[in-house]
Amino acid sequence: MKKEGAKKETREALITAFWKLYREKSIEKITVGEIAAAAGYNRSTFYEYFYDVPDVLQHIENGIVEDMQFGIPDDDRLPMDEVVATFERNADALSVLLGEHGDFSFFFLIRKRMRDAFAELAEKNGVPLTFELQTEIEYHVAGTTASLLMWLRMTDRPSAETYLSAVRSVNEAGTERLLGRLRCEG
Amino acid sequence: MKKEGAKKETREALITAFWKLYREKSIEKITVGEIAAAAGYNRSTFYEYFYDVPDVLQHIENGIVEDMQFGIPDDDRLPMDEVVATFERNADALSVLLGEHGDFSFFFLIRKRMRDAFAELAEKNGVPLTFELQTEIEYHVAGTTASLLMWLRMTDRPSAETYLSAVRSVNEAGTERLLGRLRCEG
DNA sequence: AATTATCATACAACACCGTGTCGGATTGTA
DNA sequence: TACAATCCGACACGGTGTTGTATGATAATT
Repeated sequence: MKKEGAKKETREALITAFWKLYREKSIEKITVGEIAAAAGYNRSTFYEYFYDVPDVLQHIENGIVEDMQFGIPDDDRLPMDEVVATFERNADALSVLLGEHGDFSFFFLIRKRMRDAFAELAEKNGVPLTFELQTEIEYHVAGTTASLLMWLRMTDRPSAETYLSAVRSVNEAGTERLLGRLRCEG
Repeated sequence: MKKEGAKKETREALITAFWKLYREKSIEKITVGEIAAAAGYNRSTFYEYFYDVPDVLQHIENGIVEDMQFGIPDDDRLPMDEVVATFERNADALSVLLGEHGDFSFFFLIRKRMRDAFAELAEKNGVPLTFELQTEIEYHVAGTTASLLMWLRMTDRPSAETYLSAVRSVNEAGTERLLGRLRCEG
């Protein structure tokens, strides 16, 4: 065979090529030919490794999802440190995947994972998932994801500790006094 | 000419046809031919009215954006009623546009609009936009959008008042005690 | 050690489908 | 009858996904 074990290498090359393109433009505008050319292979070779263009993204996303464990700890504090850590570990990929021309369904998947962790906990403890509780979970998950992403995408982002203390204070105080804070400096 | 004033009618028919398809599948899988056929026209006719498939969506989105005014009132309460009203008015469209195979960039646009309203207020009052404040705004905007959408997409959704009271209590209390609530019923 | 079968890898060629753009056909209005 | 608004058929082009083939590496057989 042609240099056995090249399979992994070629695959990696294609993924890298895809990623380079995906940073710059949305997935619909990326062609199989482009990816193959950028990786230095024939267009047909691409089909030996992937089903189509979105399939490449799928594999990348799976890798990230596997790395993300949204376990909920035993004390009563929200597991922010862990969430922040997994996001930071995949910062580069996530800021593209969850960015302007990212993957909306991946965004939903991530949030669903987080939401489900809370829902499972409620079920385990026999706490009914009322509309009020659902609203609170949804609010928390979305707020966390979005603020986390904002932080990740800052060019000179402050330390993880700074971010953590910022969300913690929001979690503790709520956002009801937000307008007040925007109106006067004190 | 062929029935003068048909232009508007045809346009509407094409939009309706597009929308019917868009409810079911993501935009990349919708072809010009499908839209035209569903509307009862020749494929070429489509190009008399729209540039391409995403262009149809663009026009729909513009209509919604125009309807959305995120003004901030003079008192210190968050302008939730108004936001809820505009979302409810466009419920059908929004639950698709912001759904699983919706438009990620539209999602960003909506949130940017809301965020900017807060940022402008801060600037007007000379309040520096610190990292902490940015985090809080981002958290609030994302939380609001997501919980609102969750509510909109419920098959038997409770009244707007019920939703409003739920978010208000989250805004006031914060989500720090969320885990506690999930662990014991009291 | 030479032979042969087999397989992994890559590629070229092909038929197919959707795109976007012509020029021309149709039909209501004047 | 002439004009113009509206619509359509036909075209060239580019991307897709598949099929068949060439090449070289491995391994079993003699």
